[in-house]
Amino acid sequence: MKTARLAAKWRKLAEGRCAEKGARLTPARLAAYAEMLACGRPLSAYELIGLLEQRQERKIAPLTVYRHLDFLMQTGLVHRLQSTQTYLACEHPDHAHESQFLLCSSCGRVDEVESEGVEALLSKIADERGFRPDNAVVEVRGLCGACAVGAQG
Amino acid sequence: MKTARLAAKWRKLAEGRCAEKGARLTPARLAAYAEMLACGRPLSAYELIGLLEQRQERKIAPLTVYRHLDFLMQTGLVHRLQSTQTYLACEHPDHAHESQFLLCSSCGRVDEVESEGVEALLSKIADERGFRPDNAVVEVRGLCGACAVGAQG
DNA sequence: TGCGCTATGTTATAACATAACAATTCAACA
DNA sequence: TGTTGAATTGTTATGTTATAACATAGCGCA
Repeated sequence: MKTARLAAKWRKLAEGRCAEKGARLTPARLAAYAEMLACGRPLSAYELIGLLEQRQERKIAPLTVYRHLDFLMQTGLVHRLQSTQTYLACEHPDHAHESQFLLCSSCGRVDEVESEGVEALLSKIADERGFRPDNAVVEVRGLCGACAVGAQG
Repeated sequence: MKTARLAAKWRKLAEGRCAEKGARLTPARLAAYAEMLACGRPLSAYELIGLLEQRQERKIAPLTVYRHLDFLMQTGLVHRLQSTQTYLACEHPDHAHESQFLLCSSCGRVDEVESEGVEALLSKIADERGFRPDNAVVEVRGLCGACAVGAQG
């Protein structure tokens, strides 16, 4: 199977994460992950299908890719952005974590942040209301540095 | 047009919000809003269609309801929950605001929170990265107080 | 009245996601 | 090495969420 070029470093990290969980990083899964990393920005599931079909020169069913995405999310290699219904290769696959995201409305790029402060604050707020938090979606939309400059501001 | 019963207080607030913007709170828009308020929990667009069709005893096209939802979101009367693709009547329609949400995975109920702390912290984090925030999605999933007790915990 | 704007109706389709079941792969182990 | 059993993948169909394109209707106002 043809896959996007994937630096050894990332491959190692991905294999490590899967090994931890006794999960199998099959060629098809690796191909999906490599494609997302190579892209460097969030992709919709169907965009990913398109890229993989081009790369592999064959049809791929949506369900196939959704299964790969589910797997990659469970192993922590990929995040789903809820506000845009897109998927993004994780920038810190070396450890489990919750992230917050800064999404640029102009160039589409996303910055992944790990802030313990945010997690702590949300926990505190939940706690005050008797709510037991499980996980949090935090997605900030706006303009990244480069685009904000372009928009003179 | 038949609409869900809507306390005068809420109607006043809704009319106020619309007047501020020179927006017209038509019967159809009001009906959608009243239905959502009456329901008291988040609804998918298609659930809302179903409820309105039952109430009004006629077919309603998806686009119609999506337009009403867009209007109600623009006027701040309704929020969209990104992580569940559902819509929720705002609990504080008396003023413009950003909210955070606590979503119970068990009973489906949602608590709407306005925390300046969260907004400030997210602003700070964005600022440190040269990012200019526009708005933020903050949705915490977990168990509400009642359900957490049921789950003995 | 006639004009322009906003809102609504109608039909079709695009985009996102999952169900049900068959076929294949592959590690584990006798 | 061959069998077995579980995980993975393929295939077809369908469900769910959201928008496009264009026609019609109501409303304020010169």
